[in-house]
Amino acid sequence: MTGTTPPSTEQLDRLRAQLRAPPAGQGDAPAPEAPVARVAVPLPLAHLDRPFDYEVPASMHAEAVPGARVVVMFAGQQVTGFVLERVESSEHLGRLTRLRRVVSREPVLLPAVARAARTVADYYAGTLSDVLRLAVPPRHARVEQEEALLRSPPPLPPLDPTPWAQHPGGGRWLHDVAAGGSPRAVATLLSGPGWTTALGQAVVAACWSGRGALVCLPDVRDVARLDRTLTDLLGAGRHVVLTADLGPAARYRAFLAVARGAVRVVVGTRAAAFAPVHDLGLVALWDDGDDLLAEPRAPYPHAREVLLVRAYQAAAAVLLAAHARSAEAQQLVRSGWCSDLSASQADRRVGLPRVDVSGASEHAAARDPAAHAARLPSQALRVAREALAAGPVLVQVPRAGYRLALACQSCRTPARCTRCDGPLTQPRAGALLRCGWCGTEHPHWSCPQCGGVHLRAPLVGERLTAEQLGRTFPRVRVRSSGGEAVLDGVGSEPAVVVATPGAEPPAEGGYAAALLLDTWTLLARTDLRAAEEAVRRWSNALALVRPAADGGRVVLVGDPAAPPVQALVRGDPVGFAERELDDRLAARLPPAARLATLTGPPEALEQASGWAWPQPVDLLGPVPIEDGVDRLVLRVPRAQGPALSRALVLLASHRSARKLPSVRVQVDPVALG
DNA sequence: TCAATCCGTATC
DNA sequence: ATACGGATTGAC
Repeated sequence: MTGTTPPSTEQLDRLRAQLRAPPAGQGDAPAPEAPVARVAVPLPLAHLDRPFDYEVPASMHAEAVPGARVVVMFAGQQVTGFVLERVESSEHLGRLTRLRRVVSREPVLLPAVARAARTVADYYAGTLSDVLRLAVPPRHARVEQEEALLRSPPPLPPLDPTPWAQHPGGGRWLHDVAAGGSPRAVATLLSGPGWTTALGQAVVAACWSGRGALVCLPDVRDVARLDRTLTDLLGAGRHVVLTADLGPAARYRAFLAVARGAVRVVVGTRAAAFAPVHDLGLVALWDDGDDLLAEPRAPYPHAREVLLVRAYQAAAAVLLAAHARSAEAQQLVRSGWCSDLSASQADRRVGLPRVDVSGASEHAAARDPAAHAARLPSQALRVAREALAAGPVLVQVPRAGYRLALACQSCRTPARCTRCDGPLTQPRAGALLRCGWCGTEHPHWSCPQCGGVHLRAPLVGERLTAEQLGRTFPRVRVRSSGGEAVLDGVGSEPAVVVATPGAEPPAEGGYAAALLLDTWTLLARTDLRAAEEAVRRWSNALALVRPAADGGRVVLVGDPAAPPVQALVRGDPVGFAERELDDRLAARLPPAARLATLTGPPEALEQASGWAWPQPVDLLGPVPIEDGVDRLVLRVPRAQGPALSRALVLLASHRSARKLPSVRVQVDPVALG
């Protein structure tokens, strides 16, 4: 094509036709069987969230299996999608385009996972392709070529119901699962470090039934703990760990082992909730109240909902286990969908540590709530001192860091960043002040109101607390765990361990005592889950302390009249969840009602306000949240949840089809803040 | 009369 | 999002 004459229109038309046509060849007749592939095409447009049909050329017949990744042309673009199914004919009236290429014949999207993803997308008013991005990890070609390492695991251990002994119904639930049944249960566990063996036995039961199991846990440390327990119970080769932090290669290797059916037990974080476990017999979730189980990417699914969908569709057994109980879990018990596996009150009294409440010294607290004396009343210090003779003491502090929420000593004006208006903190002893939002350092601060140069810290983090306790107990080793530096575990020797919630390292033989400090910060939050969250965090700390029978003690520094505090003293997280659910019912809050938030430009929310929502509906807002962005909260009765989701999809489709700016939709938002 | 441009609709 | 088609506008 070196001619200098410009090509004629006819020549150009021929060229275009050649470019549009699939590569010519004899193998390009349609596939002999099921020549139509229904393909999930990843598109950002809500109104195009449905499968599209493509012709399968004979040359790709064997490769374009359901679940395979394929490259197709869509609206002039090359995109990689998934074959959902192969069918004989298409409903589509026009001519079908051919598949461009099969990326590999590896069926990475199991039909059961595609189906669950569709249901989850519908529930959260999102698109299938958004959910599939969460469900199928990015391909790693080299890993796919690897020779699969086939290990035959050792024989299954006998089922041991001992970890469930103190939970009436637990043994029966376990045997039911092992026999191939699919009982569903919510369990509030007594045992401290024994929770991993309780979950481990549930997995053993699923294995005995010849089925697969999927367990999700909030963070990677929990996953590592259960992984160790399962390796002890099942040996190597019967289970895999599946978390996003494995890195692309290891993650895809583990994923493929599961997708190929070589391994049928998966332990992971929320990223594993869509794991393609073959013949799923059990889904289990640890500590479902933890915010980490809520996916931060659209459509923001919660691992609990994903796992419940999968269990429902696969007719699998369910276990939601925790040391406390979420309102959602209690709802499942109340509706009868799950049975309740909890220890009796008598067993709880013996199996849990004794809990005392120490009101912070009113006088001292009023003067300065961060002052050492106000945070640590003498009763708490006495219990800690006595306990240190018998072993380690855990001190739970709500916030990581050193000095937080700094304010002017004289006029109490909060210290703010001059660049972004964020709150100033001091990250560690002797360090410069730093903005908590943008990280800018502020070596020379003076109060913009009164010119003062001295600061007070109404909120103290785990590091300064550790420093202060080091002075109080000069002969004892004081360690801290929180933020970036989290301890994995501590020994049985006397030590003070200061930790933030979720970062408490288990102690060998259990802690002799625990102090729960600054409880007011948890309860002062306006979040609708603040009370439930407080009980959850304290219950998890309690589980690390020796039972009352062995002298284990806990001192909570806070308001003895606060209902969450009373729930802890009585050792009754189930009763607390019951009342919490009643309160939510009365206040028409989730899970008694279904909430959704819409975030976007004001004109979009104006349209949303007049949308055809299911009735009855409450529209709260819209309220401006930042420049040019408003938020509208929708509330409908629980039974109208599916109708609300459908209406949200219609709104999003309507807007995307008209090229209007999109609105962010969040069903069941974790927080309304 | 023809072409450049706009708008609406389909995208397999 | 692109891509295409039909309607509309505008210049010869």
